[in-house]
Amino acid sequence: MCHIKKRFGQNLRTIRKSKGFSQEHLAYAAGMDRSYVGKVERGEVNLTIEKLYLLAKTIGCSPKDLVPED
Amino acid sequence: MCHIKKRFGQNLRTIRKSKGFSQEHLAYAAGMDRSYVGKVERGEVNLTIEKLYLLAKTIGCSPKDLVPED
DNA sequence: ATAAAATGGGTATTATATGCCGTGGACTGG
DNA sequence: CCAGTCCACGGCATATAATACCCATTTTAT
Repeated sequence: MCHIKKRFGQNLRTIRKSKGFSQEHLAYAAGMDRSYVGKVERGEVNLTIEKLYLLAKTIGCSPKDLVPED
Repeated sequence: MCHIKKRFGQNLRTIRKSKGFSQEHLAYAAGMDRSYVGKVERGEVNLTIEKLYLLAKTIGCSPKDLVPED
């Protein structure tokens, strides 16, 4: 329930760093707020699937890569 | 952008039917409203990842199975 | 043909996702 | 020491997701 957001955020952070993005660069490229990306990575927000897709597309990975199993 | 919700809904509907659930059964088992499940399947709502997980768990599939590629 | 089940689709209210502003801390290079 | 980058974190306003009703239509089964 709660760990879902956390694990999603961990996935995002790992992939974002592996692609050489800063939070702010990613946020800017995705047209979203820098503080919001931080909250997503910290697992503080329950984001919508459209944001999920936007982040995946911007970061250059599959949406499935961000979604934890189980 | 927009087709994302539609394709998600199509995936949900396909898997739900393959598992022998009606919208109403699924909604009841997941503790949500029947009409909401219908709207999700028709791609009318931009659901959050917690709803995504709840639906996947209830229907007995992986969250990744509901999320379209690309 | 008729009843029952399943779904579509509307509307109104409440909860919350998201954007926008700021502050401060850790770290780096000049 | 100072300027710049990156990030954690918080408050607040607003757009929108979540929820709970309702009724009409289609589909299925008898």
